[in-house]
Amino acid sequence: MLDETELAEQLSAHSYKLTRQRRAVLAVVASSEERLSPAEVYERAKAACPEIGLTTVYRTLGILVKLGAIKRVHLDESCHSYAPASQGHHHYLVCSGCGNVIEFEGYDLSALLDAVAAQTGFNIEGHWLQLFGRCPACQED
Amino acid sequence: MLDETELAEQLSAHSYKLTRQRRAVLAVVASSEERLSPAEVYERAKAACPEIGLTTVYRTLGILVKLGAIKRVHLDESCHSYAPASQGHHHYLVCSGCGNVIEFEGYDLSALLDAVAAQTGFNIEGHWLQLFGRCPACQED
DNA sequence: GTACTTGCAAATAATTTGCAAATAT
DNA sequence: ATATTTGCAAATTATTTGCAAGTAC
Repeated sequence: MLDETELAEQLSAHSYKLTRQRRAVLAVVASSEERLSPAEVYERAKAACPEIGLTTVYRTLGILVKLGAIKRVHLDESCHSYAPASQGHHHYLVCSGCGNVIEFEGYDLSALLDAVAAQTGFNIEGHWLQLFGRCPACQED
Repeated sequence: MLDETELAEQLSAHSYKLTRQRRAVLAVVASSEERLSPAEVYERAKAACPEIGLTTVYRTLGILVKLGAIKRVHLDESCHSYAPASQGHHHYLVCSGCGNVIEFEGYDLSALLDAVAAQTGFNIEGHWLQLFGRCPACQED
């Protein structure tokens, strides 16, 4: 997770400026357990920055994704949900009960990727792996 | 791939009717190598069924997904793309050059799923695995 | 001071809904 | 015969853009 100092560096390296709005958007996404839509980010960001506009939220989410500070998560219903990005490559596990997103890592898919590359002739550039299930708290229904 | 007889059975089992429009939409998606957006399906379906409306395409795509005749594919840009569904569970490999979608199967993720379940306490219900890369024809750029 | 950013309002794009006419069974 | 389906136009929702005023550096 990017902290504020790192954010400032990242931003200035791309000649972006550190504004109250950008800080607020990052803080909201970075501190949330759930995946958030742009509208939800907007609502929550208003607490720290009441004058922020929805347009700015859209623009900022795009920048933060480009910088790798946050990640876009595709869910069945909403395809524009954002979650904090940790260092390195992670996969997501989404709870179908409460919607919380958990990251997991450490599983090596390279054998699979190599096999598919050999079988299809594709040059594999990336992958998405996303799991769905019920978190412990939501299994009691 | 669902053929027309199977489609008719599936439809009537859910008390849907077999119309020219539904046949056209299925034929378009089922016969396409690429993933198609609703608008693209609409354009192509007009060849077989000139009077079809975009609204009907949307409604029909939803029904066909529910019946399992086609599948929705999430791509970075468009989250409402449709591809033919084969029997069983498949994964997708999408070419970042030409957009073609290839299905692959036969890779066993159960070890990974079990490990994640043990580690997180989640009850895993499903997964998406989607790969991106360049197909042989698109590697020459 | 200057270039980047912002919020707003308006523009655009994507999807859904209501409804009377048409159609499959 | 009748319940489902259709196409259209209108409504809704999501996202983007233009621009003058504001702000970080």
